[in-house]
This record gives sequence, C-alpha cells and structure tokens, in this order.
Amino acid sequence: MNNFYQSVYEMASKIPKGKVTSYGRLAVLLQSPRAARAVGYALNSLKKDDLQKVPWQRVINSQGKISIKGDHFRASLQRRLLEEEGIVFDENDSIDWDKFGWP
DNA sequence: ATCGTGACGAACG
DNA sequence: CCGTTCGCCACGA
Repeated sequence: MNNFYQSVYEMASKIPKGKVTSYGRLAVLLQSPRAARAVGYALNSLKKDDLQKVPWQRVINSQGKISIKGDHFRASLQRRLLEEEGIVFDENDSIDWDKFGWP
C-alpha cells in the first residue's frame, strides 16, 4: 500500500546506524514539513514484525530526547539500542545534533 | 464525512 | 531546563 506510513518507514530505513533524526526533520524529507505529529503516529503504529525491519529507534524529537510516552519499557529499549549504536546522551538525556544528527 | 487522538514542534514565561 | 499553549496531520472508529 502507498500511504503516508509506508513513506515514513522507507525514509526512516535510510537513517544510517549511529545517526538519528527528528520527527519534524523526517516530515520535511517527506515533503510534508508540518506532518511531524503524523510521523510519530506512524512509528507508533509499527507492528511487531516491522519493528525489526524499520530502525524506529533512530527517530527522536527536535530537542534531541526520547519522545515515547506511556510505554516506559519501549522508551528505555530505544535508549539502549541507540547507545549500542554509539550514540551518547548527555546529563539532560539529550543527544548532540551536530554529532549524531542526520542528514 | 466528521471527530478525537497522539513517539510533534515552535514559542513563551 | 520545565511546563503550557496552540497549530498541524494522517488515521480509524
């Protein structure tokens, strides 16, 4: 199916390991600069199977922080996965866009 | 077709 | 840095 979700997943798959981007940035790359919220909605809808195909953990908010709400387990998992890729979180739980930002 | 919703974001105080 | 406010969007009930 060719919907917004699909494009989000495809674009997210282009994020190199060890790098991250924001929902808003991803929206811009998808030619929908104001659909940041929809991007988050799309990633939130990822099914168990797709979780292993799409690097969902490489998408965080514009402030450089994990943005998952509600599911603490999943949130901590995201941080762990990113740290395993070499991404570093500072004392404020945020990353340095100049070092790990993509594109 | 209408309406509520939420892994957003920029602007403020 | 932290919480709040308001605008925006695709999706599904």
